[in-house]
Amino acid sequence: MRRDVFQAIADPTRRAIIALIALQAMTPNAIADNFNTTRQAVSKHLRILTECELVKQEHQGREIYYSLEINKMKEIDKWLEQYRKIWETRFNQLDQVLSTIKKQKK
Amino acid sequence: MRRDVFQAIADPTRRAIIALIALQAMTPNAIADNFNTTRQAVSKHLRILTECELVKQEHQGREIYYSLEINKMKEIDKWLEQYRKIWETRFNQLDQVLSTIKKQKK
DNA sequence: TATGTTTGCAACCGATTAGTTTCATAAATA
DNA sequence: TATTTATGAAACTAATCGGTTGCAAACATA
Repeated sequence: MRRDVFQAIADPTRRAIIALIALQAMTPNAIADNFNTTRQAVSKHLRILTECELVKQEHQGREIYYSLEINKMKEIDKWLEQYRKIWETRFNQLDQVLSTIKKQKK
Repeated sequence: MRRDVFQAIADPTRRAIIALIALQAMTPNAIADNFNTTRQAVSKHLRILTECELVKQEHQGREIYYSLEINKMKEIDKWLEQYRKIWETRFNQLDQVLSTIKKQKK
């Protein structure tokens, strides 16, 4: 059972759940109201998100509030970092080309 | 057949392929040498990466060089942007709390 | 205490996935 | 021209995925 952040965000419903609870904690029922699937399907998604620690629970009586573990999102950002360096370098290279053209025009 | 960037990067082998060809274009055979799977399995991954435009081909005789389409990676960065705002805000809030504590100590 | 509500979990199902083996095509080379 | 090399694609398989229905547990309320 592979359970990493990348596998978790691969599913569009899970990305939608993440977007939903990003700003405020929500109960499974409230979350499920936003989708055309059953509550149980959403519950399964929440389990996957919880297992890879993208989401945390907060019990309140019989209700459970789910909220985004924003720090885990940084893991994706960290992975992207190496590629960000590449596209920034390429952009700078393009920048140099452009400024060279400008100089030649002078 | 869902074929988006998020589904593409969900597989660890595909992420490894992306890392491999990020800096220099490579042929399928050269890429496959780095994995314990068959060349055909790698070929399938390359097809998926190509279909979602994360990777581009450059034919050279009978060889095909695959390289990373770095601009497509920005799509992930764009998606992360909304959450980056959140963790930066939370960091600033923490920062305010810390400076408030400092002030109180004075 | 009896009933209703919120939730998670198990069992099942069809579709998809990642891998394999086998084959076809196209280019380089003897 | 015959052979080797580089590659993609098809057919098949076991495992996984996302969904469903049904049930049990825990808490709230009448």
